[in-house]
Formats: sequence, structure tokens, C-alpha cells
Amino acid sequence: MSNLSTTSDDILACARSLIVAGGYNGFSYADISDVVGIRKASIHHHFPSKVDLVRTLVARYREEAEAGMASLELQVSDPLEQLRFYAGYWEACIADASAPFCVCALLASELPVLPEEVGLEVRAHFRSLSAWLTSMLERGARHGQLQLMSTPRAEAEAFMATVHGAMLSARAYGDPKIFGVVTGPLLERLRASPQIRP
Amino acid sequence: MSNLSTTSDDILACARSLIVAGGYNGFSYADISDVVGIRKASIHHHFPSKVDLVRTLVARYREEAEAGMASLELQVSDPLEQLRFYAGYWEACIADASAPFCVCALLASELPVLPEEVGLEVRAHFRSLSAWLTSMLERGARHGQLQLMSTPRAEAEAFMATVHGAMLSARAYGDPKIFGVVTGPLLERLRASPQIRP
DNA sequence: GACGGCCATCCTACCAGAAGGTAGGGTATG
DNA sequence: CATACCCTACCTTCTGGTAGGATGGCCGTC
Repeated sequence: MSNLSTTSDDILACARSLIVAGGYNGFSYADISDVVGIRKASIHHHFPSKVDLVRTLVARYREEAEAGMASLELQVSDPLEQLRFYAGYWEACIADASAPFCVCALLASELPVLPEEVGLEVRAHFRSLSAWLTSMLERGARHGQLQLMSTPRAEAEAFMATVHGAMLSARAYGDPKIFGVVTGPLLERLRASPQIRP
Repeated sequence: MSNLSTTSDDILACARSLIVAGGYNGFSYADISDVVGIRKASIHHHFPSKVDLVRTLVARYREEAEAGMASLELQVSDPLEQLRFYAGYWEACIADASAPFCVCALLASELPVLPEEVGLEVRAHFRSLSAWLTSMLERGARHGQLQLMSTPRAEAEAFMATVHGAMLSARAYGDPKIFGVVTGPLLERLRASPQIRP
């Protein structure tokens, strides 16, 4: 009860995994219909157009991500530990192939051909993720737990870029381990070494 | 003369820019037909199937990349300078929007839905780029020009991932400058600081 | 409790256009 | 004449999307 029709959730979940595999133009209503076990036309009842479907999908994805960041903030106080958790989350997703790519990272690569409404959501995710990472790094640097080599903002952008690139490499090599190979040293480098200066 | 039919080159060039914009499923023969000013059917004369087209496109891209690495090797001896040049090349491409993404990086993101023959070429590019970067970093470290924090291989993978991620961020933000913001410190970090050890 | 209306869900059937691709013919250039 | 190139015309399948009907649960009213 109370969960309004699990069908639309099924559709969203299915579409998400299809997008993660092949992007916006890499799937069709027919594909979803096959997996979910519902007729093509019935999908239109839940999501009148493909744009509607993907827009709400990305919007929900963003909500989840935002919620994840917030809860992480509550559970773990150490900034480095939070970054480790974030990287570890993706490492696990990639390893078990459950969701081996960030939906927004994948869609961002096709931004020029994306419907505008979807593009806006995707860009918003990048901004919010970047802002979170920036605040994390800023705090860690201020408290002396992290050592930054440039501004928190620049370091956050570099961190995000490296994580996204690591997803791509893991996919290209067909080897989940490469994600850890790339992100491991990334985190290690941020860890403040025992102070040497006076 | 001697350049066998510029038409097929036009088709390849057009397809390349279309792929860079939206990936394998983001363009059609009709799109090429519009731009090149040739009928759809005529494209099939040069490239019987879409797979043929994209496979040769990626193969040619790889040749160019390989040639670029080789000529860079001849022109510039300093490893750091070579990496700088490589990053600078992409920074320029992104800035003038002439080719704001690596064809193989974009296609790699859709690997699961790519025709196998295309996927093989894409993976091969990743391996060759990684190998080149590895040799570059290994040499730089051996000669004391670069400081690595992990193995040359791991550092090369991290470098490649960061560059690809930086392309993605530049696209997501719609801001070419972000590429330099990410790759600048990356190169800076590799530069060996004036030796302190005895 | 029975009744009729309302609405959500899902269906079959259909559509127009775009997809990749084929058949076969014209021209011209070696 | 053979071949390379490009054309018109056509085909099949897939695409996102629509129209309209069947089912069934839930509502207030009698």
C-alpha cells in the first residue's frame, strides 16, 4: 500500500539501466516494454513522452544523490572518509555491475543532442556534485586533514573529473579494478602527510 | 589529385563531428547526407553499412593519434613537455569547439551497445594511449624530470582518466576553461620539484 | 448493501516518419 | 568497355506517439 503503482518505478529503474548502458538514443520504449512486461502504449500512460521519462528519471537520480550526500554528511564527519566512501560506493557499483556508470556522466557526454529539459537536469547534477566536493575539500583543508595543491574548487573539479574518467576507463578496459587503481592514489594524495613544516 | 575522392573524406569528417556531438546512435545517414550534400544512398557506395563507416572512422582516428604521438616524440624530448603539449592540444580543440571531445572517449561510454567491431577499435585506442602515457611517465621518472606517486602505469591511467573527465566537465558546464582548470594542476603536480633529497 | 459514476491502469490497433539498406539506372572518366 | 560515382525509387523495420475500448477498484448516494 501507499506506494503508488510500482509499475512506474519499474519503468524508471529499467530505463535507468538502459541509459547507463547506451545513453539517451541507445534505448527505446520497446526495450522497456520487453523488460518490464508491459505494452509500449502503457508506458505512455505513465510517461507521455520520452523526454518526460528521462527528465523525471534524472530528477529522481539527483534527489537520491543529494540525499546520499546529506546522509553521508551525518554519518561520517571526516572529509577524507566521506570522499573515500563516495569513491567506494562507485567502486562497488562498478564491481557488481549493478550500475556501472553515473547516469548524469553518461548523459553529459551526449549533451549537444540531448533534449534541453534533460540537459538542464544533467548540468544541475554536475553543479551540485561539484559544490558538495568543494565544501568537503575546503573543510578538510581548513581542519588540516587534507592537503590541497590548488583551490578547493579546482581540486573538486579535478576529483570529479578523475572519478568520471575512471568509470570510463573501467568500461573501456572491461575491468572494474581499474577504477580503484585510478581513484586509490587520488585519495591517497589528498591525505595530509604528517606535518613536516614547523 | 592523388587524393582518392575527397567525398569519402568529407563523409568521414562529417560523421566524426556528429559522433563527437552525440555518439553512435546520435546520428544517421540522413544527417550526413544533409551536411555533405549527397544522397543517403550514395553514402552506402562509400561505406556499405554504418558499422563500416564508424569502424574505418575510428581506425583512421587511431592512426592519426598514433602518428601524433610519434611525431611528438620526435619534436619534443622532455616528457613533461610532451604531456603538456598533449593536454594543450585538447585544450585548443575544446576552446575553438572544432572537436570538443575524443571520439574514442565518447564511444567508450556507449560500449555496451556498440557494434563489436567498433568496440574493438575503441578499446585498442585506450590501450595504445595508455601505453604511450606510461612510457612517457616512466621515462620522465627515470630521468628525474617527473615525480610519480605510484607506478607509471597507474599514474598513466589516472592521467588519461582525468583528461577524459575534464572533457566531460567542460561539456557539462559548457565552459572550455574548466578543462585547463583540471589539467593544469595535474601537470603541475607531475613536475619534479627541485631536488631536496641528498 | 446495491448502484452508478469516476478514474487509473492496461490493452489492441493504428499511424507517420525516420532508420539503415537495396536495386538498378545514368554519366563520365580512365 | 569497365569502373567509379551518384542518382531516383523503393523496402523493411523500428521509432515515438495516439485513439479508443476493457477492466476494476473506489467513491458518494439512495
